[in-house]
Amino acid sequence: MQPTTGAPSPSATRRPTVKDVARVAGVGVGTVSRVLNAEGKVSADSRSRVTAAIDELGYVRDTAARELRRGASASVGLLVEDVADPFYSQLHRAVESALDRHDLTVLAASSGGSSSQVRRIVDGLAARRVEGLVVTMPMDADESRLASMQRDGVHVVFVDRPALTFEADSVLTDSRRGARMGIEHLLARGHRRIAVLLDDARNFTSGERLAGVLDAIDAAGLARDAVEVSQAAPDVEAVAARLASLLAGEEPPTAIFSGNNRTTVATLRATRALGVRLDVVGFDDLELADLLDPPLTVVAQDASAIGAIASQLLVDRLDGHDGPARRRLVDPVLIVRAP
Amino acid sequence: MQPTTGAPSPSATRRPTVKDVARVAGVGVGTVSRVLNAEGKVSADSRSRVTAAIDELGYVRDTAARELRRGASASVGLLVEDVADPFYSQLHRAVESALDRHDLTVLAASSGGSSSQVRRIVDGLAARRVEGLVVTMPMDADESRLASMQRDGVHVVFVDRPALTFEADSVLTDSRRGARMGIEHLLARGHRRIAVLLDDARNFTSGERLAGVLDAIDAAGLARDAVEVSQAAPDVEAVAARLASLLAGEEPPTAIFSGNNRTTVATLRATRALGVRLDVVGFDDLELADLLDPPLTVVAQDASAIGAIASQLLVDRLDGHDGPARRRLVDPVLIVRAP
DNA sequence: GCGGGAGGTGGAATCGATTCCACCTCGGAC
DNA sequence: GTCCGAGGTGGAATCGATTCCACCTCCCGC
Repeated sequence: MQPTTGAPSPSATRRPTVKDVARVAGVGVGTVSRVLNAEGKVSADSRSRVTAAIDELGYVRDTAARELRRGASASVGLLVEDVADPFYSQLHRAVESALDRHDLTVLAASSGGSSSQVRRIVDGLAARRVEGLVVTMPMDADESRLASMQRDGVHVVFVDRPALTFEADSVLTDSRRGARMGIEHLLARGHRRIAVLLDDARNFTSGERLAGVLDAIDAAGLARDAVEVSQAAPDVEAVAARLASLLAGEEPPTAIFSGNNRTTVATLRATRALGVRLDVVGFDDLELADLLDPPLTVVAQDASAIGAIASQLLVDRLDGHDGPARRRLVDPVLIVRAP
Repeated sequence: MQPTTGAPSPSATRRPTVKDVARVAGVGVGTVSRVLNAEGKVSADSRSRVTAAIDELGYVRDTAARELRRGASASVGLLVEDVADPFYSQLHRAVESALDRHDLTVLAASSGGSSSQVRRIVDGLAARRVEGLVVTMPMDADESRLASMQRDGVHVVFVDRPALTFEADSVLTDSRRGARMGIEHLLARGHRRIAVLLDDARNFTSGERLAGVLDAIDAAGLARDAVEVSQAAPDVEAVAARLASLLAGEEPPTAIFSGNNRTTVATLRATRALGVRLDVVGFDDLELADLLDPPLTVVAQDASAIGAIASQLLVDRLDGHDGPARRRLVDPVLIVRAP
């Protein structure tokens, strides 16, 4: 009954396309496209009529159609373990603001450390034809998909750990150096029995940090048993148990070097619960660390710098840079908060 | 010279399309599509040949083409002030994991509180044809674009503050109640001179929290001058100056209620610097609050719950729910950490 | 006067997945 | 034997922006 030409309800109006814009502006679609993309020659007259038509119709160009035709998407994927983790969320922000300047959209996703999630996310990003990828991967995740995307022209930058099975740019905190700085600080304060609590040994950074700890000990000409190293997942109860047993030992440590954020927090809670006051140096800064009693000295990583540098490497590649894989080390900073 | 039929280099091989899959599987493209989308009738035989062909070719379906044809994108936008802010990053994570279960991709972006960025981001999300939007906006940002997207069938959920100029679902912490709880806690501890440091008065939550503060005072039958309220941007120096002047006054406050995260941190630093010990209650929890001296009592917001509920409201709408705008209040929790 | 380059322009073909319609083949009901 | 519906299937048309080619008009140089 309702004739198809009847006045459509406002919400039913099809959204305008380039064709509509062309019609209203009295030009061809080619000209509209040239205006939209600010390329090719367009007379000032045509240009102004097109922009007027765009405003009049409230035209927004459809990203899907553009991407389909272009075969690429003006976006880059950011794969992290958890977007809510302060380290990664700062990284995210830095990447976002660096790439925003190049009109690239960031598609961020959390893997939760699960390899199957990693696969799903990477496939999804490939399906979206991202132009680049900034990734942190669990150690056991399969990198082959990333390698094949790289061969297909997608620029890949690893952060927090390097690629293991193929050549790719990477940006890492110099963990080894940071750990060394932390231990040297404790040694300088006179400690000779230091408990070192590191992350799971399968973790790349954990190995680096262990090496840095040993560097410090060796450089000081001390015996390796000046440090008591544990490598385990940063679990609150496990850390507490470990600390309790260390402190109950014959030669209890007088200081603790904690290899990551969560272990540091667990350590602080545990020492508080045990009623002991020990010098603690943690890897990764914590908000309020300066207000603790005793204040917490840390080796701080600069997540924003890592994100900015990773973005820069990516943008270089997108701009045509075609050298071998680069590795950038970002210096950690020792923030001494002595009591 | 090089014949066009010559063996292409591996990286030059065009990526396979449904057509290729169809050819290899010996079926039509319609059948391939039916398999990919698990809809319509397909014989077991065809199905297995299609999946085999997909594996063999390493086919991944192109999202842009799919979205173009479908006219929608199986994704929702998340617009926050800053993805690196702990509150928003937790919200982000919660939204991400809730929507992941419905095969929706989250496109997150930070506005940095700038209205022009808000406009850019919203336009970008509209161009991507998101099916829904979870947004926090600066108070002065223009909502009309969101309203028109809503008319076009995009489901919009506000978080942290309600929509002001149109009807939309929203999920908010019950700030008023939270502030009241915080003040009542301080009153119960005997305080009768409380400094209240709130965010900028233009901020929606700031007004709510002020109301909650007054609720508590009124309910206790006290005179309003039991509280000394300031509303200002959470700037470290400003807070320090304000506190110094309050403490130098005739009847200095014996406790402080701080209306947000950053003000709380500024307050703690300032009291530490001034060498005074005051009871402090803060709105928003902080990671190490329990390890401070004195420990910090807080009114905690549940960012994850807010994200989960917002996602739920969105999913309902996507599933066809079509009622009036809903407002969900999430209860804050008073976490008492008495010395 | 003519050739040719620069400045502009229109529009058909294209990207790849989905959708819809036409159509095929059985098997069973009558 | 015929009809019908259910189970399946192929493939052309479609979504909307970009791209490329053909073509048009000046204007300059010789």
